[in-house]
Amino acid sequence: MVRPNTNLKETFHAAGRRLTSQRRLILRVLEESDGHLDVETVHRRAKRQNAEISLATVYRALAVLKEIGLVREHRLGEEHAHYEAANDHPHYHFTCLGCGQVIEFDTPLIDRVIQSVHERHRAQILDVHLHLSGYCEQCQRSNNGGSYNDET
Amino acid sequence: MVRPNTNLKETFHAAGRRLTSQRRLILRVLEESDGHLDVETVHRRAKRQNAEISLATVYRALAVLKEIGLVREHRLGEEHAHYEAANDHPHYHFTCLGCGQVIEFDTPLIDRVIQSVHERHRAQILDVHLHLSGYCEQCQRSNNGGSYNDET
DNA sequence: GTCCATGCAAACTGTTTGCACGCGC
DNA sequence: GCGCGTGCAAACAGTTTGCATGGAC
Repeated sequence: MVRPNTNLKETFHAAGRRLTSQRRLILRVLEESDGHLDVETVHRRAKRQNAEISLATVYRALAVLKEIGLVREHRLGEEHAHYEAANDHPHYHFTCLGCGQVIEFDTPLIDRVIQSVHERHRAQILDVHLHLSGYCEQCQRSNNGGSYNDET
Repeated sequence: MVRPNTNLKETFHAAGRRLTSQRRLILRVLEESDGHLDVETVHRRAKRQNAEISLATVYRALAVLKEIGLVREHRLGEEHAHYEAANDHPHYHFTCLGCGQVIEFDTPLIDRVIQSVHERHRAQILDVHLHLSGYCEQCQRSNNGGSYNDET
């Protein structure tokens, strides 16, 4: 579901939060990206528009956006957190240990997992994290170390 | 599969590692626990047997044990890493956001997820992390903050 | 005896927080 | 104008590392 900007302010207000330029900027950075940005990258890209924005603000904004439900947090690999805009349907991730690329996928099977855990343990499931890792097609042939490049 | 201690030394040797008292101790701590210990807890329990053992050694030992395949690492919740002995079959986790308890479960559906990702993207899947969170049966009724107690 | 593993403390990284100022509402 | 949000820097927590000593093999 795509959320028209018109409602953004209301979304914040409903959560007792204010819509600031920084928060809007950070959300835009995530929406314009291919997803899975780590905090440092979000900060770097946000500074292109607002050189003054601080890392602490990025952390705080991401926490608020996550709380409101506009942003999702993932722990890919073992490393630090990654974030993406929550515009679209839920999905899961595969990380290539060779080149670092992340492949998104979705599967209806997870709903059945949730259903079965719910039935067996009577637990209420609110969040799901499924993360696969291994080697992508290319890295299987040429088992190079791979490169994880990003702009500066 | 249970691994007889007789082979332990060979397992280490095959990986070019030495079997030290500290590493054996840390492995025993994990095997005797109910699983999902964080590093601090492993250290605390290991010190009961060997008051001298350092936190750095615990970190290094866990890394080696994980590399050798005797121990599995999990990132439950958003927090720090948890470890468990890899004696038994793979399984997955549900964490209650109320009381912090962890429920283990297994499901054949994950194999099908792996299979489907493998077929669709030709990726070689080496590791799977599935983590659910929400509220357990008790915490759904009494939505208390819950308590997360552990020995000292 | 060789060399990896350990203990200690210091360094590092990602994240959080206290405080004074600024801006959304 | 009130009060939350921001920027800055300092504080923190978890984890890693350099170095001299000790123990596995």
